[in-house]
Amino acid sequence: MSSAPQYQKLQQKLKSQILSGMYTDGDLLPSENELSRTHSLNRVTVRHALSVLEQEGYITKRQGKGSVVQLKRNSLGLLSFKGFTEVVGSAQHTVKTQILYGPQSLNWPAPFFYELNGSESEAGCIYLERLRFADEDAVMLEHTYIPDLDLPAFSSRKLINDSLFATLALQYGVEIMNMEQDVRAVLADPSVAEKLMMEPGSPLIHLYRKYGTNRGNFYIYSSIYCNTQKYAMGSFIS
Amino acid sequence: MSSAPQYQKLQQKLKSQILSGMYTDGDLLPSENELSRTHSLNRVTVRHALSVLEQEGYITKRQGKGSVVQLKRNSLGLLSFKGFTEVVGSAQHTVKTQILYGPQSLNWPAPFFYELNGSESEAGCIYLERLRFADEDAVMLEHTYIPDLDLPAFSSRKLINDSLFATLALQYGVEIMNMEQDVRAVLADPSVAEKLMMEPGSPLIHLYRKYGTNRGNFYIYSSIYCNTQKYAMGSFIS
DNA sequence: GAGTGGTCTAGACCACCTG
DNA sequence: AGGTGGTCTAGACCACTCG
Repeated sequence: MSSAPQYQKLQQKLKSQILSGMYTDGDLLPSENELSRTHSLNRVTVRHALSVLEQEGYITKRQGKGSVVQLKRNSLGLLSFKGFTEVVGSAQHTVKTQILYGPQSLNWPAPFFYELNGSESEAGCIYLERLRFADEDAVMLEHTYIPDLDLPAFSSRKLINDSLFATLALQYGVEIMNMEQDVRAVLADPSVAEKLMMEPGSPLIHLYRKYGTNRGNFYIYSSIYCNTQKYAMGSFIS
Repeated sequence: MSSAPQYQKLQQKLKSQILSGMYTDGDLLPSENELSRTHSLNRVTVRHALSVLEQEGYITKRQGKGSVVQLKRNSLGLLSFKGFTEVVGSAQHTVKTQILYGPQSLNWPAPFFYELNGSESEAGCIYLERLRFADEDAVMLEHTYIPDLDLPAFSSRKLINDSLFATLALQYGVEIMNMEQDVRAVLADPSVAEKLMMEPGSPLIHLYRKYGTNRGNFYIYSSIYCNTQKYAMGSFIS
């Protein structure tokens, strides 16, 4: 693993520190010159690491000021690929996650909404059903499917900061690298409507998501229903 | 204007060449070394320009190969901030745009869905209503609002490649830099349903969009309805 | 083997912010 | 004035792709 480039090591180290709470929203990271000194790296390399973090939305840079940690987004930025807790958790919205089922190992549902490769099919699947609240309103019902590959004792873990992504990163070294999703508008069927505490037949956003990770063939899958009657799903792309 | 950094000038030059059709999907851009020679820039600076293009989704890089122009996305990638024609236009989908109204100058609707600043309010607004087809199916109804600021004769122009963004870039030097959107699920009201040729009460995705540009206080606004019954809206984020 | 992008260094000047 | 990020150069070695 020492083959990973220096900028990536630094980026993931800083990301871990942010996710673990060592730096929180609004904090300044050490300056580029200081990171350069303490890690014996050229400033260009440090800048490369920071630019990746900036792209991922963990920091913003301000000239003359520094690199500012940024864990929140405007409104409910659920189209970006950061986890729910990191995106929505902020002073503006109080966030709660209720686990309705799991995490538990079981067989993959068939048919599955994305095509699985051989090793994924052979390994079981860890299933997780969570209901997300913003300001006491149920806004999101998420079904998550994780291949049971090299994740010892995952089912019995407690999620760090209630965040699946933070847990995977800190406990198993799994970093989310990208995300692909299909978005549709659907009408709530009775069972989904009941969990989201809304009328059957109301409009919902439905997402199929496939997250790519730093492990080559390891993906995480989600099917997500979002109630947008009170909160829109916001996103900012640059 | 010579104050713009070198990497930005190069990036916008390449972007213009891509948008104007000088390079099309799958073409290779000149190599980094060649761009470095022909523009008398260091390779690091060239790489900076290319990395911005890559972030914007106009190219992908392949080691040992080169920088490949990429104008299409998987399925209907309408959550990224490239224009409809650039994203959806590909071998897989035939694309058509029908202008239902405008472009025409008029007053801003009140209330407007985003807050306008002073100069935007004073200038009129150029309004445009377009219906988008993928494979002969109406999939998108877009209402676009552009502040009438320093855009001479815009109403009488023909759109280049049927693309609003390409026209703004090539004719007026306006580059789209970022995008912010709110996403909701709604039920089709009769007038929207009729234009999208669907049943009233069907579920639709509704987007409010605000595009930022390279002109500091110049934004473009859109309200968009998407029929996702046949085509999902896909997106890939990394 | 020649060319491509990927990583990295050492040093420089600038624009911006804050005490 | 001193520190911060923003831009840029000249050179180097590596990993990958292709003929």
